[in-house]
Amino acid sequence: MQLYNQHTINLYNSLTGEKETFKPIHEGYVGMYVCGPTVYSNVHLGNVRTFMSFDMIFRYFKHLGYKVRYVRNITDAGHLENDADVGEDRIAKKARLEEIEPMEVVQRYTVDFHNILNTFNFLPPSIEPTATGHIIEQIEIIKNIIEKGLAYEVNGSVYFDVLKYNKTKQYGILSKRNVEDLIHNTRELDGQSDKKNPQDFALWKKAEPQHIMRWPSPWSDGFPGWHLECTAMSTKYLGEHFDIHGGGMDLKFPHHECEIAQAEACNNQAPVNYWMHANMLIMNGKKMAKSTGNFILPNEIFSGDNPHITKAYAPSVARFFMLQAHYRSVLDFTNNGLLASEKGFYRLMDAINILDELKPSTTSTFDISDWKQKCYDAMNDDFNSPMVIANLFEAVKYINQIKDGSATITKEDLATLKNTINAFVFDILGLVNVTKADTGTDKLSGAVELLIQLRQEARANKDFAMSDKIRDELAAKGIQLNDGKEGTTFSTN
RNA sequence: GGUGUCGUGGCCGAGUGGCUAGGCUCAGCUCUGCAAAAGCUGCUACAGCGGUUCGAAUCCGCUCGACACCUCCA
Repeated sequence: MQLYNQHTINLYNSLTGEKETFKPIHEGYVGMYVCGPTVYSNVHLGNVRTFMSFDMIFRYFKHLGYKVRYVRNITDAGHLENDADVGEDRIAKKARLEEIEPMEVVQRYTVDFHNILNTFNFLPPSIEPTATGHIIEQIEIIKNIIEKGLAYEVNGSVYFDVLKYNKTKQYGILSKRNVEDLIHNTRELDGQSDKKNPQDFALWKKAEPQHIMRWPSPWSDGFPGWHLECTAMSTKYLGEHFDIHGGGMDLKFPHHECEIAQAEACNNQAPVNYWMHANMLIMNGKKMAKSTGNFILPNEIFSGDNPHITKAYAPSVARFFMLQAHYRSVLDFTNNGLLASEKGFYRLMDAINILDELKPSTTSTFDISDWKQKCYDAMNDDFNSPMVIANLFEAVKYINQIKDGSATITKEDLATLKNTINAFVFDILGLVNVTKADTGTDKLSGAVELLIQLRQEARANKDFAMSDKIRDELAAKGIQLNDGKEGTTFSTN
């Protein structure tokens, strides 16, 4: 029997604004689509957080035994600088500025994106399709929508007719906006003269003569509108109606709203059962923005080379930090927050690393099955990773107590504890067991072991001046000695 | 201005109509030659103002504030 039969997931559906019981369309299978990055620059740390949330969700579904098809696209064309369908293609602009081919831009930042995600120990999605690889599919969708009378062509560009769509369907169903408000609140922008109404959005844009990224179509040589690619790719790989669509909160409007409209227009049914939105990452209480300098690149976390942080942090520390907040909460990225998480993270790892040393007893002083259930309950409640972590620290305390001899555990419970903690920490949260001593090579640890031995001899001889000198000099070099009942270990920081 | 997400203790961050989140910090104790580590104990909270209720930080209304989208930087 699969675990998913024992665990009911309640997840927050942005479409209804409520937590709902997750029921897959096909039992045992989950189809999940997440809007991926536009690869025109280094991946934004906020984007990383969003993808990390869905990585954790992907991992949990897999853990429960679901067969998951997780599709996360790469936007390598069609995303204009301005979401109102004016301005330059972001990738084309970058290519022009750097005097390289647009596909070189795409390649460079796709590689960067994958490197960063690998460093953070992400699982690769099941399919990672690109917008430029699905131009034909996008053109077919446009044809379909034109046939339905919900799109119109002007000067080689094709626009979705929002007002007409709204007569029979509900544009704004996701973002809880009504079209009347949109009409009143839309600013007049230059370059929108082709549209019947400012609310309309582009399905196809005719390329200007100097525009390099262009494909032939029935309407013009041009490129697809930004929103269309996700409809094309999600439909192709997950069907006209699938389980979960995710993305950052910033994509809710207009991007996801437009996706719903396009898909409904095309297939006469709502495309998605559950919409999930990850909240924003801010830094030091403010929006992250390159222009104000309130900004950090993922790589700079690992190197420490950024004025907003005081030291380098291991990727798992940053991952742990982010997972200590719920995915639907705004998270404030601060150096102090990272420092606190780092301490907690290593405490968790230290406890896991002594699991194999624990001696079983005939009784347990801790209810392991209850604890295990609490871990699952936390994940089942809208993927509450902070609650999972709180439960993990309950186990940390217990493990340390067993080691100290103030608590006991049976052989069976110890096995359950190990299995459960490994499942949650490594499989589901996706953390990597990096101990503070991991940076040490065999040569280093051999040398330190020797010093530990010399210190023990000095202590035995009551030569505390020497023993303290060894301890303090090592500490000054970043090597900390930890005296325990069964000898001394060391860790580096 | 509209829409959405929020507003919790020294800091970060969960959660619930009446009962311990957790992490970090801090204080005391145990252990230690002294420390560190670990363990134990302690500390303090629910933006403000109304309302519903036997009881609200948890529900409702208003106010103030934050963040995001609607307007380039995810």
